[in-house]
Amino acid sequence: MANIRHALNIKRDDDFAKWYQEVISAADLAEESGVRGCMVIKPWGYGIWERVQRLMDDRIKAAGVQNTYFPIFIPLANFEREAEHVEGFAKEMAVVTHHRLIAGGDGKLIPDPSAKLEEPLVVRPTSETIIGDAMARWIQSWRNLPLKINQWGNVVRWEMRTRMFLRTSEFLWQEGHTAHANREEALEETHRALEMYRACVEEDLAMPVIAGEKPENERFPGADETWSIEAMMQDGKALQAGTSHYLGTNFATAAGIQYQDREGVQQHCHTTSWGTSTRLIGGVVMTHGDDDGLRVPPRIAPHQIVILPMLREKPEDEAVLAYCEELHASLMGLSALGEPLRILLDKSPGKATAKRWDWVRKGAPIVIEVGPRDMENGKVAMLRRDQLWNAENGKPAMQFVTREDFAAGASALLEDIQASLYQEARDRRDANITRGLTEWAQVTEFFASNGKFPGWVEVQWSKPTGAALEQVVEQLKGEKLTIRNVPRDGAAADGTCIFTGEPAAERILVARAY
RNA sequence: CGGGAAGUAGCGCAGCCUGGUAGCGCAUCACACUGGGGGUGUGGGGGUCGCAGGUUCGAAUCCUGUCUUCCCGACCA
Repeated sequence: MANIRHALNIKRDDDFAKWYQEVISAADLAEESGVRGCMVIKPWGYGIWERVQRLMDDRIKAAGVQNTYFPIFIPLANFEREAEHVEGFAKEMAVVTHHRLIAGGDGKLIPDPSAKLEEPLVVRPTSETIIGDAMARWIQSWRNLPLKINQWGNVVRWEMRTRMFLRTSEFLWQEGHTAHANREEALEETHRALEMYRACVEEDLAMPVIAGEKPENERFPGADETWSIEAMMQDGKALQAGTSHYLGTNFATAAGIQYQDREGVQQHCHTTSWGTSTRLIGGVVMTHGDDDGLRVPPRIAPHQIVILPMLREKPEDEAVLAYCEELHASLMGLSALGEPLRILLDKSPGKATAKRWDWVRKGAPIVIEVGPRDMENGKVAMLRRDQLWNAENGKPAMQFVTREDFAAGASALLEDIQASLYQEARDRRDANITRGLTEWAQVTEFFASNGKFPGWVEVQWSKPTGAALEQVVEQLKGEKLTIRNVPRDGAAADGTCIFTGEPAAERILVARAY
């Protein structure tokens, strides 16, 4: 095996947290803003988010959910109506208390004491309460149901400790909110959204997930049931990639969301809410990134193919450029993965070799280089991001193919890259879920002896509640472990509870988590 | 929010202890050479040392405060 000179300075094995930050910087996804916990999302990072948005939004609309927009400011009183909800979010809410600044001396501006708000406004941490108000106005009759709305926006949660994309003070997301006539329909919607997330994240982001229900202690504040999709990162930790909540009649009762049924009787609605955020980008980084930077799955890549003409400020440059333009034009009419190809002919000044490594770090699925000799031979030099290296000589695994062959195979190639990235992640995930541990000591031993990348364990438990559950949570916390979820598609329990020794009720995934 | 570390050119860092007007590598710019691949050489540009006070004849350096980042906890998408 020849020595490979990787495009990053830090390897995943050396320091996963540092590697993660390096990828975000080297792939030009985002940077710190100078405001605590807030990031600037740069064009490549935002381009990926726009792709995620587009694909998710299509799925949302296909389910008959309509987009809306609600205010970023929510009256404080809204939060006081649902006890669990306010308790869950009170500690991390940003509050607007003034509406004017005045000179405070020394050129400083201070909030004008005379411009204090009668009622402080909360910068939304989530919109259940204000959307609940609207639902209460919009819903009168059973004919208004179900009501299914979504919004794309930003929310603020004053986190104590932040990490780019994974936990920022402000983040971008979508939040779906629906109201239904009864429990059955609301639960159906809860599961529909969960399944939509599973499909989108697995098929579009190529990120394998396990869908399941969160235990009682991990529920969204104010929810009767919380479901999640959980993804395994390359360091073996779990990332909650999306959540879907059945809110029962809790928020309907608090906000007065009622309808007259067919018999003319007033009934409370059953509501749901579900969300995914820019955290997904962090998941993509930690799922598909490697020691050369990011690898963006073709479906969410802003540019799937980047063409780099090797210009040398020589007379033949013009012909090389023309050759690339022809290639670009010949690809423009093609589709892959159900959409027109997204191709960039990168004519920006600079050495092609330097630009190549930039695109490798950014993770463009396919990089095409064209020099004078390629042109003479009617060929292109192709680099597949997911198969970057020739292990024998330690050099980039460049393939030389005719322009026509490349165009003919481009669509299939992108589909193959999409599938390969998914399969690679899925194989890794499956290889790192350990089953069959029946005693707590085995669990602690497992996580103690598996070094940096321990993975997850699936164990059986008796589904304790209340104080008994608290004890289990404390026990897990001692090992920095959490219950991720009860896999929706998991096998039935057939043993005893690893915590209590009682007959088991279900199987749970236990892992360290982000 | 508790404990620890750090902030000096776009990035990575030295200088700070023992105060005397800022340096290295990469990147960048110019020119030349090179030309199937992250090239070489020469020359140049860029920083009021996070911010605000204080001590001092003089502060990147000492003191205080503050903001931001990273790591470990508690909290959480």
